[in-house]
Amino acid sequence: MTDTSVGLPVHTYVVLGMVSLGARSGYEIKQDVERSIRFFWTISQAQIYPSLERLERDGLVRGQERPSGRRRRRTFEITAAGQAALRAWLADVAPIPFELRDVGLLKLFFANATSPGDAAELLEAVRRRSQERVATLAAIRPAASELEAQGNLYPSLTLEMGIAFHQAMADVCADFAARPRHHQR
Amino acid sequence: MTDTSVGLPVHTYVVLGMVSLGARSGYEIKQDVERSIRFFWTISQAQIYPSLERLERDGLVRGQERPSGRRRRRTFEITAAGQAALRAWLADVAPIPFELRDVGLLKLFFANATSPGDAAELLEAVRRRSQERVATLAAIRPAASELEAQGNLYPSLTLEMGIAFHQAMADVCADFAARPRHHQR
DNA sequence: GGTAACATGTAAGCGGTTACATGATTAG
DNA sequence: CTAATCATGTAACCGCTTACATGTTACC
Repeated sequence: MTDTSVGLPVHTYVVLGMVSLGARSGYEIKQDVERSIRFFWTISQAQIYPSLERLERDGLVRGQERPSGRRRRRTFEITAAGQAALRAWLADVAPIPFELRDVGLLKLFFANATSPGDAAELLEAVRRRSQERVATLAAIRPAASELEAQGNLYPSLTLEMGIAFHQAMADVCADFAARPRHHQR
Repeated sequence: MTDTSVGLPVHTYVVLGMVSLGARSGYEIKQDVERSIRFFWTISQAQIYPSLERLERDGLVRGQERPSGRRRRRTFEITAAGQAALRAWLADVAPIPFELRDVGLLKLFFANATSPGDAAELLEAVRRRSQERVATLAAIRPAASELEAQGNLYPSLTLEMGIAFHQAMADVCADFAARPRHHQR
């Protein structure tokens, strides 16, 4: 129970997961994160290299030195123990932290303190932001479909989730804006 | 341009906003935050009291000592300058940071690494979590309606946004789970 | 008389980011 | 030759949370 599999910080599993999906270098991991999970998780480059070292020490990934010139370079593969640790983490369903920090909704919540004009502008800005997010995410669909064709449906699922909730937010904004004289008592 | 109105950290505006909506003590501010904006913003008690002092120093709120016994106690009101600062912050629509950190979506993204059974369980856990959130938020509707009756429609708006958001996520989960043999190639 | 709710405050620590520093390789 | 991209690493800092500390008031 007190084994390593459930005790690591989340970003470590992100790194492990990306290696399991084929990312080899720290650099590739960072890129894959930006391409695939950025809208619900971020990780900074400064976290990745220490994570990889930690994973290597624990035997969850295997590193290989591939220096070029005087420059250090390493590639990584997941080990059997790593696969097991990842599965154990995925199986641990208990507490699923969800954290949203949205200055847009925050401002909207307080919008009664400002003029109807500024409030309407704010509402439109929030709507537009979500609508743009929908477009950005929809543009990634081909990449997700490719993975889907290879038998991995989950990246498509999380992508559709992002599209759906941003669309839902945009719709609520539009509905509210369309309400007659919503800015007056 | 370099005035105080746009340069304060976000949590300061949260405190200011809550005071403007009628919260008097630091304690009340914390409670109101938990009741109204918790699903898109959190603030810890330890941030509130320094924020209030800062706001008082800047003349955005006015504090009044109301000690009880040896215990310090203060109540606060927003000043005209505070109203102006809040409006200025609300009017500044430029960059609206939206930050989501969701371990549920993260695990789902990597779910192909585990067994179909565990993946299905995970999906169901994420769906249930959102469905529960919908119920929790829907329970707040009466309180929001009260504010709406007083002419402030925005708390209702952000509440409906949260409900729509989580309902959309739950729906995508349910759709995916209903797809025939989604766990096989 | 005890417990819960009201109420304020501080200190330590952590998780994370930004910025800096370095160097190789490829494309134009 | 130079800019962009590939690639790795460290140090400083900061926002925020947890935990601790303390005392009051109301209710059962």
